[in-house]
Amino acid sequence: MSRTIKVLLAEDQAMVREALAALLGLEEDIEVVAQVARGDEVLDAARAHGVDVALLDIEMPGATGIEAAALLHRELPAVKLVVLTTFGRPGYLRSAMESGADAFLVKDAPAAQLADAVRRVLAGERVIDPTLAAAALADGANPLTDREREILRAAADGSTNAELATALHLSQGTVRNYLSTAIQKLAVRNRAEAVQVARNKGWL
Amino acid sequence: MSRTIKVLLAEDQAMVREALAALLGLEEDIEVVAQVARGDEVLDAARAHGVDVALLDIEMPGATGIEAAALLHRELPAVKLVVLTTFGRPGYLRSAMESGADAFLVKDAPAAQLADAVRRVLAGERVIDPTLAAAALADGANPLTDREREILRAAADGSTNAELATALHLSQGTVRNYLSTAIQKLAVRNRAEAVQVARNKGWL
DNA sequence: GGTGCCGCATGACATCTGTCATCCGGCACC
DNA sequence: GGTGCCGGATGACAGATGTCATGCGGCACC
Repeated sequence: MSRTIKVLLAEDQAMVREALAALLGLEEDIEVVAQVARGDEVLDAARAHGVDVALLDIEMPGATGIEAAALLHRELPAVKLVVLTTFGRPGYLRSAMESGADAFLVKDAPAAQLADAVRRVLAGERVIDPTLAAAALADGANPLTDREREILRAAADGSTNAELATALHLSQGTVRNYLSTAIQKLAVRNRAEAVQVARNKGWL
Repeated sequence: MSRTIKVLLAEDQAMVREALAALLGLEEDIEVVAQVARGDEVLDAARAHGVDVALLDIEMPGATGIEAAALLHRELPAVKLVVLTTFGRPGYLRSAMESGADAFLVKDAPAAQLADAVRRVLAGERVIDPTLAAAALADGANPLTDREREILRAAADGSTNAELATALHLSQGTVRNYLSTAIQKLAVRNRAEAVQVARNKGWL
């Protein structure tokens, strides 16, 4: 019989993290050997405990689960990566896969899929919700340039053009031009809607 | 020795819900007898299983955990109510307590507090994070009128004044007036910021 | 019965936002 | 060496947004 699977759990909400650990603890062949609450603590913990699989939530302080995945993939390529998220945003799936993730799960899915995904990625499989995969492909890639994304992100909190201009060291007109092209690319009618759809698609 | 505490668990994300159930299942004296994923299924489930404590997430389809709490409090006053949420928004705490909640927990808190809160509400105690309670008191009550809140909520997705006017059967000028007063009450400079702070405080 | 708040409305005004045409330098690709 | 995209900028214009004064009817509270 093979030894247990060593799992690292990265999730910022303590209650959810410990609950997921309890859930995985019920499995005979799985052991949660490390828990972290921040994205920037993932690499050290993975190194220290020699984990087989890392379970990464996307929304975390320090670094997102996707950033952590990219780092792990580069530094510890043997570690299998399961990305876990509240939001089934196509853009998230896309960037998770591009960062080297082996599985992508949404928290809406039944709990049984979690242990299942851990075992399957270790067996070399990839685990992705087919519906979400289809949506990601249908949406295509992020049409926004880096700068457009940056400015849209900055505009998301309701800042005015003047504030954005000073914050980003641009002229007010330039800010408006970028927002205008972003609005057109996203086929919406104002910046607020642009922020909305970009968020929903995971493009922000 | 007393019998086990019967708990109802209401949370829309299956993985989180089942994980929390696993966590509570580790406790000798607690038994999760019902799980629901929607706010509007809470009452029936509570009735059917004769639960002692209801654990209610706020963000749920069908009805929010706060609405569910109010309903349970009216229909089954013997059931103790624990409200659970991702967001420690002062306004949430306030309306949860006004709806008859006995405990208010954020998912950031350590998992041990969950079982602890269940036992304490059953003993007649109230369980609230003191920091959050202070914030709720410092913020004061929601300064927005019903109508202002309604219009701000409708404007949150980036709808234009014209759209809001037709949707709410108002004149465009009236829409602008309401938004203007909301903006002033919240001490911000445009509708986007107003939406932001209203959301953060739990006033939306 | 007066006072005050709410919902709703209008009109006028100033400012902010979004669009468009046009320009420049840099860089990649054929 | 031409073509095209990106980052950055200007100026002009139309339309959307925010402010303010003012008015009305309804309702609650003293």
